[in-house]
Amino acid sequence: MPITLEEIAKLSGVSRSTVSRVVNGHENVREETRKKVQSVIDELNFQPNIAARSLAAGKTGIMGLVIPAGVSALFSDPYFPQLIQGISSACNKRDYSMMLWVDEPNYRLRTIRQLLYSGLLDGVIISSMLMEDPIIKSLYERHMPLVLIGRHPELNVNYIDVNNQAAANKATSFLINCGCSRIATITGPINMIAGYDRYQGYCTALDQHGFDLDNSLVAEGDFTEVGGYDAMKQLIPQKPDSVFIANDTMAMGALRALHEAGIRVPEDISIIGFDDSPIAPHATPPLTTMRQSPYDMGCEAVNTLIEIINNQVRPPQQIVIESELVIRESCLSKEFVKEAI
Amino acid sequence: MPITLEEIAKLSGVSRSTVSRVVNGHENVREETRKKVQSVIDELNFQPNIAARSLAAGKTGIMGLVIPAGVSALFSDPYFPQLIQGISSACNKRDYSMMLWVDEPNYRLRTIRQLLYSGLLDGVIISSMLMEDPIIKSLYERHMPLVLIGRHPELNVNYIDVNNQAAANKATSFLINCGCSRIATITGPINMIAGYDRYQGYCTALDQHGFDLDNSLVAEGDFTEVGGYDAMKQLIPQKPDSVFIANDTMAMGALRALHEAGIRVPEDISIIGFDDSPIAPHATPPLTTMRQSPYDMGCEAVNTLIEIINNQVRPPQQIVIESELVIRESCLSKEFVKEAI
DNA sequence: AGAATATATGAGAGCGCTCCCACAAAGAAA
DNA sequence: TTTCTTTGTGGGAGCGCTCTCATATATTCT
Repeated sequence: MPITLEEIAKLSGVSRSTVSRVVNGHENVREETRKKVQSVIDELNFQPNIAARSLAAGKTGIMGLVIPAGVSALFSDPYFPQLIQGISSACNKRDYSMMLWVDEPNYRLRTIRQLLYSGLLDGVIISSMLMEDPIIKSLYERHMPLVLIGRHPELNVNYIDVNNQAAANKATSFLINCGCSRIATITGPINMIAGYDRYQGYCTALDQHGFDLDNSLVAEGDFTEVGGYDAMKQLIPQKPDSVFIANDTMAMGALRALHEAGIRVPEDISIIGFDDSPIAPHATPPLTTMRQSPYDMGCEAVNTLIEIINNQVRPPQQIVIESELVIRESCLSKEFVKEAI
Repeated sequence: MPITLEEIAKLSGVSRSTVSRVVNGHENVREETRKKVQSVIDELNFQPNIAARSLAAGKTGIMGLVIPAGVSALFSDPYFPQLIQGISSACNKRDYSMMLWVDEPNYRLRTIRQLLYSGLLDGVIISSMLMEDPIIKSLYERHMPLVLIGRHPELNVNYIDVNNQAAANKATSFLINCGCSRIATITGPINMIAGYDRYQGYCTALDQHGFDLDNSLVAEGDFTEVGGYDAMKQLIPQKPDSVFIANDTMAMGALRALHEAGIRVPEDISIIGFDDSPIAPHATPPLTTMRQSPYDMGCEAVNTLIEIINNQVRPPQQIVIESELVIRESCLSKEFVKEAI
């Protein structure tokens, strides 16, 4: 039996309205009154009923987070956990709460309906990865306050993203500058925007440096360790001298395949990953990689969403975070070796 | 501007009450009326306002899920992602939604308050791992419908758990039966219940087979890959002939340390893990391990919680799932080798 | 047939809150 | 002083729903 505003009012000898003002930090309450009411609130551990507040004010302080199913595969990658943690942490700071929706295709209609029409959510963060996503489209069309993690290929919508193309380009260029010439890549799924963008960055880097794209040096992975392992096995017969791998988790798998095959890293082959995930510095050898911080992206997304919720209509915010090259020991500069000899 | 019951009522020429009955599947509505109303509902994509429903009925169809912070460490393990997916999937099936609370110590008071007093949650699932958890205690004392993932050391509360002790015992006994005699272990954090229980199982197995506990063969890990790697490095000088490792993620790290040290698995040392995580069959060599399914535990937890919510007071449900030994190639039977020679 | 029961629908109250407006008390301007 | 503002507080309406109760219609029993 929870406590109500009315009871607090009775106990502190003021009206319901005044208690409401105290709870919501409105001005025009005498300091003395405020203190008296606050002490009753604290004593009884009063917490306003969110449902009632929502009904009356049209705001809930709750935001939705939609992440794709198939996370059990994707989740072997620490990307989502970090993202969730960032979002959750930022929500706590801003006094918001988070509802999590795992987007299972079978229940997609239910998800969309509840997201949109239940009146429970002030806004939604979507970490979709697919090129086409019906949820995004629905929410966008209905003007639900919305922030994406990762850019959208068509819609002019708010998003936070790393500059995947530029980062992949930088990574590939780094391999080229190390003197590598048979540069392979293990991509993410090409129907995911991040997978697509990183592959594009690889292609443009090759092009800019006068290399031709060799399809036998391209293997599509799925962002999992095992996917990286399999893709690397497929690439080994092509004898690449370096590989740009679209995330660190696949790089770990690739490393495993190379160790098994007796191919040394970086002496025989240079490896560069993507993410700078927690495991990268602990790989054997420590992994050169492109840094991105899903935790920070999550925080940024929350703050952006709250701005949107509060300020109503604004030009879409599209925040692109540059990714930084983290050089460790998995790449060997051929020039450097020549000099050393 | 969402649609309301009243509007549906007007459009279908019945009263608000009748629409409510249709929406909630009550009986005593003429089939003809029901169809008429339903068609209007479908056409307008009507979704009842959860807040209003909650206020009026005292139920929301929302459950809370609390998982510990530090997940970014723990999340490198697929345990939580799978658990979340199981819970989410079961919620979808049962027409519930899930709010996720990452338990950050700094915001614990806020979490508890909102969990308990906001009136938004019909029940809570807690996947705490610590021996002492103030959140559990608060919710328990206030009679919030509650299911734990993992047993509680004191409280007589509903939970779903694997039989960690028995499973660890089985794993250790398996190593003994393979002819191993210097059996090491890499434990989880001992202040986590699962870590503690698995360690206990290891100890009792040793005891039952007449081995003494040798503390130099015990290394405490933290359930992460890197933790497993470090712990294994610490154990190698002790020259164990086998290791029981409290989860597969640490086992992957241990395997890495062993490869680096040139120690062959299983020829030189036998390794057994815990979880049968997705990566286990793909390890080098494929990992013998104890199977548990956090996905299924999540489903079970949801179903149990919904029962509790609906049936009010019941004796605490304590569901213990037996864990199954999955034999792969990371353990070698010494007997078998002798025979082979 | 009339009375008793079963079935279908509507009206009203109220869940706990916010927000608008009314009004009292106090201070500033005339 | 009177008038006009400012500040602090209370009362009422209403958010969209569920639920109980009253009422109207259909079915069964004597």
